[in-house]
Amino acid sequence: MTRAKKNIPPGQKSDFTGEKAEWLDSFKDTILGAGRDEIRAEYTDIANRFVLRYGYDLPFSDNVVGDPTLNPPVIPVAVTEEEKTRREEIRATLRTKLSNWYRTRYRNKKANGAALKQILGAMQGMAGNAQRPRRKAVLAMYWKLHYEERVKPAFDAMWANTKDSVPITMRVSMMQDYVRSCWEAESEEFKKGVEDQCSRVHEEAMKKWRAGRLGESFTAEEYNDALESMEDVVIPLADALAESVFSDTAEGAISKMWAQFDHLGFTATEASITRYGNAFFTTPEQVHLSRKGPVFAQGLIAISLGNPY
DNA sequence: TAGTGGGCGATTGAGGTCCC
DNA sequence: GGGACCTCAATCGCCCACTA
Repeated sequence: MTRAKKNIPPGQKSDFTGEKAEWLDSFKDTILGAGRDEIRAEYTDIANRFVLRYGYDLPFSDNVVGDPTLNPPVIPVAVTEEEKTRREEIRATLRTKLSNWYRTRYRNKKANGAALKQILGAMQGMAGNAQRPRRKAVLAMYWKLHYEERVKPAFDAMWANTKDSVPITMRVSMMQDYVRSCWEAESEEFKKGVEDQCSRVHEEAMKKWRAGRLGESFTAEEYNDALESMEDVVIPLADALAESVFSDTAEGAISKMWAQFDHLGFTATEASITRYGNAFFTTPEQVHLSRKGPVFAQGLIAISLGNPY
């Protein structure tokens, strides 16, 4: 039984929808055009404008009725320290929300670029320039290792009693608070064990990362594994390159076959890449690869394996 | 050179929708 | 029905620019 499509995006709803989302969207060009040095000022500026437009008391997830400029909020001068603190906290939260909102939409890669991410990840891994591994925060390690047994039963019970009285968007922050309180209640010995594990995992990851950067040669097994994973992404990429190249222009998106767009260039490039692939791989490897995809793809795989950048 | 501030990307589990 | 995919908020480590 298939449900009727409602054209509603998956996932939880954003705090900024409707008129607010449209208004924030009007700053798109400003955000996209801002350099690293300017972006922080832009976020702050938009947060300031947001407060002037919607006030401090409108819940983030709510929208005003009608045009907010026709009935602007009345914001009296904050006379008490409490009120000043409250406003500062609202502005800080708002600024974080706004920066996340803009980054997610305009400054980060699109989430649905999973296939591209896989291709780039495989290529990075082969080239030995994968991102430096990050040390997992001790709380994150605790969460990962012990959430199910030490936190979840109690948190689930608490959430069941609370969820009808608070917005769903509170859930994550409540969970984070709860995990933190559980962590703080653990014994010093237990905490040290988790911290040690963080260090061990990070050291191990760093060891592998450094080895890759130093250009240590692959073992036969690692080479073969890498080759297999490259086939999954490079061969479809080779097909895609040969089939269609899309180009965004001011006049709108146009689609052209690369081979049609620049026939001489395409033919010369294809021949060069293919020659390189033939020279790079042994005959048995060529036979193995040719069963899986076009000869052109062998050249692309060879370039990825052969460039030590 | 050391310290600081802040942007960015990764991360977490659950909830919501869509598709098979 | 169940898995895939995407979203949410807030935190943290990393990195870089800037300042003293």
